[in-house]
Amino acid sequence: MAVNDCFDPLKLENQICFPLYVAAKEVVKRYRPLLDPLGLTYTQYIAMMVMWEHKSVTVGKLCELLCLDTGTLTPMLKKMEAAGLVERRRSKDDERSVIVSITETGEALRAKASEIPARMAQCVSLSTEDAVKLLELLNKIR
Amino acid sequence: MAVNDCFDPLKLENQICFPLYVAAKEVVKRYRPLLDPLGLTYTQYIAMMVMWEHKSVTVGKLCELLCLDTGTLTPMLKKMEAAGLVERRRSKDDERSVIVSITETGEALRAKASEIPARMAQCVSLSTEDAVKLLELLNKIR
DNA sequence: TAAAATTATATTGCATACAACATAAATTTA
DNA sequence: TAAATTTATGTTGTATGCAATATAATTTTA
Repeated sequence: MAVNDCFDPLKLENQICFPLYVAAKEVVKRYRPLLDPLGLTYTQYIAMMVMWEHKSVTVGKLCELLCLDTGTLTPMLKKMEAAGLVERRRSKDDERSVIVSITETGEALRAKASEIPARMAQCVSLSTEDAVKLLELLNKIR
Repeated sequence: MAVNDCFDPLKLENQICFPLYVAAKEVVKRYRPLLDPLGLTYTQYIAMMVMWEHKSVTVGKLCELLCLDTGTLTPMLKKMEAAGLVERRRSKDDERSVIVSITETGEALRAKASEIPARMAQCVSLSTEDAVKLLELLNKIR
């Protein structure tokens, strides 16, 4: 190996974060054909997951659970409200809070989404063991 | 465990892609304080890595190496050209191609960036072994 | 309790991201 | 070689994503 070929930490191929960045985008992209028929984007999909589970949450809680900013969520929740999936109203207890609640339409969408996890699992094809290991490593990063 | 608590594939906590999506965003966010002083975003930083290594590449090659679309790269490259980091010119051989070349200013930025990989490594703190395993798993996904 | 600090959302501005489409140049084909 | 196809890049439209800032309501503090 020539001297100049020594490990260069500024080479793209020597990065650890870049493959993570690419893989995340790739996975979101692979959701698209599955989510398009439901009229959902990936971000809206994970928001719906929270709504299906909790039925009703504040914007702040949603931000926390989805690791997203209000600058991202507020406009998106307005779109989802316009689409009839959720409702937004100020809390009576605390007028600062906005409570997001799932609608009948939103609940109904769950049935259509039920196939998605299995189809994605097939698409990503990690063994259970690998998936567990990956989660462990991703947690170490955070 | 109650019957209703059975594994629900539509629960956010049972997702494998969501932690990946969150970790990728988290890592990019952690680059920010290191890249701000250089006037680079993360995406511009990985583009500069390619430029530091190759000096001169077509837009198409850059798209391929960075796994990005022309819709993302073209406007960004224009900004980087405006910042004096690169130059863009049509190829003489093939007028369809645009060649992106690094400038002196772009080369000079490399010195300022040299500390970043080590500082990020400290920030992310994965052992070499874990990093190798993570790369392997991310490659399995793709 | 009135002022200061905190909290919860919303807004603004900037930077991606990518699908879909457009366009010009080069290549292939009939 | 003229037409059809392919290739390389650019443009448009939509959807994030987040920092910084703004605002209104609540809580804390002097």
